[in-house]
Amino acid sequence: MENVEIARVLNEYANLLDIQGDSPFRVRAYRNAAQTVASLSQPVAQLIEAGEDLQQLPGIGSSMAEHLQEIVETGTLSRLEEVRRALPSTLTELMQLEHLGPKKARQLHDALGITSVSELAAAIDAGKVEALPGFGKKSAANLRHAIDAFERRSRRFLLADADQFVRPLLRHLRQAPGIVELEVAGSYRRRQETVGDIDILAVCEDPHPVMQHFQAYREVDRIEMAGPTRGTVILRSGLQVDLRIVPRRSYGAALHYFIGSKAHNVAVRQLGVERGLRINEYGIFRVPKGKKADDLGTEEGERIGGEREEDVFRAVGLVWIPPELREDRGEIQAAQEGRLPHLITLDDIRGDLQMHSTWSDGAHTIEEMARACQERGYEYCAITDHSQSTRVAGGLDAERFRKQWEEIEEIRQRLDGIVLLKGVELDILPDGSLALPDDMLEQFDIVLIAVHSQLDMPRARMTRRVLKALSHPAVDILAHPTGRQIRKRAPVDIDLEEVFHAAKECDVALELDAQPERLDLNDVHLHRARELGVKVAIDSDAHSIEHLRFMSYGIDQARRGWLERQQVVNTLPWPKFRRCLGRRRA
DNA sequence: GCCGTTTTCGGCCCGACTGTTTTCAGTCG
Ligand SMILES: Nc1nc2c(ncn2[C@H]2C[C@H](O)[C@@H](COP(=O)(O)OP(=O)(O)OP(=O)(O)O)O2)c(=O)[nH]1
Ligand SMILES: [Mg+2]
Ligand SMILES: [Mg+2]
Ligand SMILES: [Zn+2]
Repeated sequence: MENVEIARVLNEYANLLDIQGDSPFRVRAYRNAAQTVASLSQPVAQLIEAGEDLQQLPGIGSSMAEHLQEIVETGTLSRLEEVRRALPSTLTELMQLEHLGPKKARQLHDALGITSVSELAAAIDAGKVEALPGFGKKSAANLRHAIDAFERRSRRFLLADADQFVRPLLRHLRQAPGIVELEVAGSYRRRQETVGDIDILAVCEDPHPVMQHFQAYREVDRIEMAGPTRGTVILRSGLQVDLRIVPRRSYGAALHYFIGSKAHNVAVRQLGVERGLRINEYGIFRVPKGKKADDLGTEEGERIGGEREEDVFRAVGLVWIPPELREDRGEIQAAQEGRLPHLITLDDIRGDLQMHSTWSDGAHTIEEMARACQERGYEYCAITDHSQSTRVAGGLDAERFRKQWEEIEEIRQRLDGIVLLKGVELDILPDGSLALPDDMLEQFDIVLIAVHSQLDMPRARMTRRVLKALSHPAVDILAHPTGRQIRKRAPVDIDLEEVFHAAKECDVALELDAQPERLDLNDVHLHRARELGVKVAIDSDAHSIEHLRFMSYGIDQARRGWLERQQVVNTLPWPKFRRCLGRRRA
C-alpha cells in the first residue's frame, strides 16, 4: 500500500463525511492526515513495521494512527465502507467540478438521485437542476460549463511549462495603469514542481483600471470571475490566472497570504490568534478587547503592520521564511527556534555533472557544451553520454568511449578556465552489475549509474539491484534514483530509505536530475536525504546547451527540500571537488 | 479528529465573489 493510496482513502472518506454534513473540523482532520501521509518520505507501512510511533507525525492522533494501521493491513477503512453503503463513492467525483462542493453534491443526490458527472449532465439538460431550491438558470449553466471543463481535463502544469506563459503575462500586466508592485505568488512562487494556476498580486491605488487591463490580455479565453479586488481568467493555453489587488499598506500581508501554502497560512494565523492578533491579507491587527473577531471590518483594530512580509512573521515571533519552505512541514517550528536552513542558491553551483553530447543523444558537441557551461560561470562540467546497453539511442561501447576520450583530451587543449570531465551515464544491469568492465570504469573521471531497463522489477529485487551497484568503488553518483517522469512514468518501486543509507555508507552522491519533468529526487526525498546526511548532486541532464538552464529548476526543488550548499557536491570549487572524486579509488 | 509553557475541553484562519436570497450560503482563494 503506497502512501498516495492511503492518502486517497483518507481524502475519499473526508469528502464523504463532508457531503454527509459532518463536523468541518473532523473533515479537516482527515484531509490534514492525508496531506501528512502524502508528503512522507517513507511508506507508512514501513514506519509501522519498524515500530515507529505514528502519533509523532503532525495531524496524526490516536484515532488516525489506528486508521492508518487498518488501511495498511486491509487496504481500506471499515468506516469508509460503511459510509459508502449510504453514499456512492462516485459522489466525490461531483466535487471535482468547479462551483460544486459538498452541500450541492448532497442536494443533487437527495433530490434527484444524481451520483455521477454524467447523470448530472443529463439532469441539467433536462432542466431538472435549475428548478431545485438554491439553484437557478445561471448556476445550472455554470455547472454545465464546469462539466465540459472537467472532461477536457486541464490538469496541472509543469512549472517550466507555466514559465512560458508567465513571462509574457507579466510583460502585459506591467503595462497596467498605476501598477506599483507586481509579484507572482502561490505554488509558482513556492516553486512547486507543478502548478494548478498562476496567482499574481498587484499593488496599486486604483484597482479598477488594473483589473480591466488584466481581463483585456490578448491570451484570455474566458473571464471566470471579476470582482473589485480579485479576478480569475482562463488563458487559451488552459492555464488559470488569479489576480489579487491590494493597496500599498497591505502589500506584505497580501503577499504572505497569496504565496501560501494554505496549510502554512493557517498555522501562522493560528499563532496570531494565540497572541490576540488577527492576520489577514490586509495586515496584522490587534483584536479590540470585548470584540468578537467575527464582526470586525477587515482592517478594524490597531494595525500592527502589513506593508512588508516580515511584519507578519515578526508579529508571531518568527523570522522571515523563504517561500519554498512554506508548506507547514516544520518550517514554522524551525523559524521559532532559529534553525531555518541557509538555502542553496543557483550562484552556489560550480559545475554540472550530467549532460549529453552528439556522441549519444545530445544536440551539441562536447566543445559546445563545455563552452556553454563556462559561460554559465561553471568551473567544471562532465560529459556523461549513455553506455551502449541503454535503450537510449546511440549509447557508446568501450571502443567509442576511448575515441571520445581522445576528443575530450584534444578539446581540453583549447579550453581555458573550465575543467572538462570524462564521464558516463552507465546502466545498472538487472543483476546490479555495471554495463562496462572495471578496467574501463577506472579511466573515467566521473561515473554516474542509473536504472534504465526492467523498471517494473519488484521492490526487494530493485533495491538489491541498486544497492549492489552502489557498492562498486568506481561509482560517484546515482542518477535519477526513482526514474519517475511527472505524469508520464511512475517511480520505480524501491526502498529509498535503504538506498539513502547505502549511499551514505559508500560515499556516493544521489542525483537531483533537474529536467523539469524528472526532478528526481523530489523535494520530500531531498529533505530526507538531508536528514540522513546523504550528499546530493544537482545536474541539468542537458541534451543541448539550452537545457543547461534546467539547473535552476533543480535548485528550486533543492530549496524545497531544505538543502544547503554543504549537502551538494557540485557547489565545491574545483580543487576540492577533484579531491572528492579521487577519494574512493585512491 | 487534533491539540495544549495560557488549556486534557473547547477551541479549530479568514476573506472575496456569485447567485439566490430577502439577509446569506456555498464555494473558492
Ligand atoms: N488563509 C488562507 N489562504 C488560502 C486558502 N486557500 C488558498 N489560500 C492562499 C494560499 C495559496 O497558496 C494561495 C493561492 O491559492 P491556490 O488555490 O492557487 O493554491 P496554490 O497556488 O498554493 O496551489 P495550486 O498549485 O494553485 O493548486 O491562496 C485558505 O483556505 N486560507
Ligand atoms: Mg495557485
Ligand atoms: Mg489560485
Ligand atoms: Zn538516464
